[in-house]
Amino acid sequence: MGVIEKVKKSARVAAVPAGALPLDSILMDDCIAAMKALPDACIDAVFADPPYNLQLGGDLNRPDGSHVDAVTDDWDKFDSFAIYDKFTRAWLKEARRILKPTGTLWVIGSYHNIFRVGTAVQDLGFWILNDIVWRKANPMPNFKGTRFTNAHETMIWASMGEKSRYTFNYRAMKTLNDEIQMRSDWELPICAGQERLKKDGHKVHPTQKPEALLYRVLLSSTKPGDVVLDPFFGTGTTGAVAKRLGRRFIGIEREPAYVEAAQERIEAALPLDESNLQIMQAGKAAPRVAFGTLVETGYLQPGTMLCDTKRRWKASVRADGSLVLADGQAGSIHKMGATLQGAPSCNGWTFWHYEAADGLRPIDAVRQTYLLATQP
Amino acid sequence: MGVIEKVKKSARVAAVPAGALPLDSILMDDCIAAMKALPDACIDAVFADPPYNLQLGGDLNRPDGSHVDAVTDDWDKFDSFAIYDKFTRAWLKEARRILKPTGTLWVIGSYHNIFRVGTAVQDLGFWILNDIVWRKANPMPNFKGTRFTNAHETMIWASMGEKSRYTFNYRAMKTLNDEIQMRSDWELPICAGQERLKKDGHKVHPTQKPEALLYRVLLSSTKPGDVVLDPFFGTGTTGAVAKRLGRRFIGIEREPAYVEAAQERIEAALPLDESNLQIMQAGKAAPRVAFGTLVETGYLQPGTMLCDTKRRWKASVRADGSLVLADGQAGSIHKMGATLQGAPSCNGWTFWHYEAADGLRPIDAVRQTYLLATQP
DNA sequence: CTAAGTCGTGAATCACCCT
DNA sequence: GAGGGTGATTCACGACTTA
Repeated sequence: MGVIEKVKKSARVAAVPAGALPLDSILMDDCIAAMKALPDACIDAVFADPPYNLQLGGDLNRPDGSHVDAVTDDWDKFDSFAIYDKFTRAWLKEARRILKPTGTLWVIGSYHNIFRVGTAVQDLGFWILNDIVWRKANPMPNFKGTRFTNAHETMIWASMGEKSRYTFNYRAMKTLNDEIQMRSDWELPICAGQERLKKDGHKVHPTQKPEALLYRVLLSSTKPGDVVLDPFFGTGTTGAVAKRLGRRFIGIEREPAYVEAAQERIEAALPLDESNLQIMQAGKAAPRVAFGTLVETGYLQPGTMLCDTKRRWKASVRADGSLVLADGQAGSIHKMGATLQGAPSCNGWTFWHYEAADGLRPIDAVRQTYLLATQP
Repeated sequence: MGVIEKVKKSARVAAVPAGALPLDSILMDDCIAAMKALPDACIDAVFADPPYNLQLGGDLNRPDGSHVDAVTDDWDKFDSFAIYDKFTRAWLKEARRILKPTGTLWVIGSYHNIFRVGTAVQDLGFWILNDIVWRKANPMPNFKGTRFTNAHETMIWASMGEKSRYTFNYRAMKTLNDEIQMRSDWELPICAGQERLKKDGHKVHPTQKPEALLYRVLLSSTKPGDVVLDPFFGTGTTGAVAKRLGRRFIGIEREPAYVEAAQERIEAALPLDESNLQIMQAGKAAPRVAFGTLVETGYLQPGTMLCDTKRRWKASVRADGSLVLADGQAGSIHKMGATLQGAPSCNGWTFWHYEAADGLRPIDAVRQTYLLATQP
């Protein structure tokens, strides 16, 4: 992985021959210029977290008098909706050109910008597949009591056109969600604690996204080995998660400070089967916990071998929370337990065990640990 | 309550003199034509559930072969985004004209249309206050397993402009939500069961909204007696809830079958009695009490010493209701609290305490005592 | 060492009346 | 209309401190 300092302006179009993409690299350049240097139809997925154009007023203080550290960076300032729209359409157009016909687009935003982005997405011919709501488990309150707590952000997921094929790993999502179809609203905590990149005690990037969000995005709509491009790379959450999930990435970021932080972070990221317990907090635990959540949040690592109490059968945990047997069969913890026993159903939580220091323990114990850690 | 069959086209503008609005009526007409007949700035809130522009390709069947009664009515077909945009801007422009400067706009939609609506709302000068996500507790599953379960709809809430005043019943919303600020995501069941209007076993309207949704909308952003207009009245959920909550309504609906169903339904709806409505206005209802009043009326004696919770700072109450510090500085309870803490502002009512028999008590407690003694 | 308490902070379009 | 004074207002979580 390396940083490509600046793409030559004179050689933008097809500067990079197909098959020789700058994979797993960060291009330090303007996003439109950098995309122009890539060939047509070479990317499987674009994830974009563009400036939101927040249009904030004066300072804001909490009831206790402390000051809110808001997003005041120059990159989020636009003089008018017209200028913002022009910018949006320009980068979307390039994203569309470099996407394969089977590729998909993800864009995240808030009410400040998402309607303008969505309109542009539709006007350019993309076909919206879902709008996904990221429900923040711990949003900042509305301190003055003037509105509803702004507790969510919106993602748009779109294919190249109405008739286009695209990747949707339905089974992976359903398994991750304990055998219930994944819905269009995802509850996840904001990026904080250990995961939040800091330098000299200050956050490196004002709007770093949680890895759990990108985990679900990439797992749902890309295949291993797919190339994911992020034109607003920031501190590289997309890259770190792509690496963990065995996807390739191309990041574009203009700010050297962000590039440096992203570089360091991605180098430290471990592909899934080697990664240690990651502190990737899940949402406020529901009464029900999906097995996939334990994997997503690092309580169980992909690759862990499970077996029944008498060690007659074995299975390996996959990244989406499914199990794979020795013969290649795969499915949920419940389904695989039932299949092996020839039973109509099976409670996977008590059937499957993992090897602990003091012997076999049911995976339900991990669920209990998770609940204890996340319940109030 | 009556149905005004058709507003004369020749007398649209100001046909209804201000003060003589067709309150608690359904106008059976095209929504733009009917709005044109209303005077400027006469409406407190507009709630709109416009056609969604769903472009379903053919019929949709469940895996068992049964038919899904989707939105296939003629009014829901638009040839292109351009036509839809034109229609959207036309009705929004009229809605804006008839809204008071202090009024607010609500629009509900799905990913098919909400981005276009939101862009139009912003372009016309409305100022978005929140986007609200209605999380459906029981959404229809995605039968084909090709996408995420579409489990929510989006509402846009906007004031007339960036600097416009508007109504937000913060206390009512907080009370409704168990004393925690109401968030921008609302979990509510879809409209089904007894509430769902049916005729001959078939639903009367394809997209009837639950009353709980309108209850929250109207309770949060209107006052008793306010006039609410719904340009896409359908089967009249807005009217039924407005009646229950002591608000006035004007509904516009073109389809005679819907008008008839709405008429019947609203006549059967029962208004809440006034005492309930009073309770829901609580908080705002409490009249402001000046600190000086408490001194004036003998609830606090001049010369009383006040301090903060940790007794770090002290001040003495003067006869005019100001505080004086040890160093001679004097001012209001708020200003002195802010000065001492070096904070931009301070709520003196909760900052300052007096010595009671059982320890320190905030001066706000004195205010409560005063209110209880003097309120009817 | 544990438990309880304190403090800091996060994509935020964040007041209103009277003169 | 601008400016100044009054007064209303926060949730969840992680890190750190104190008992």
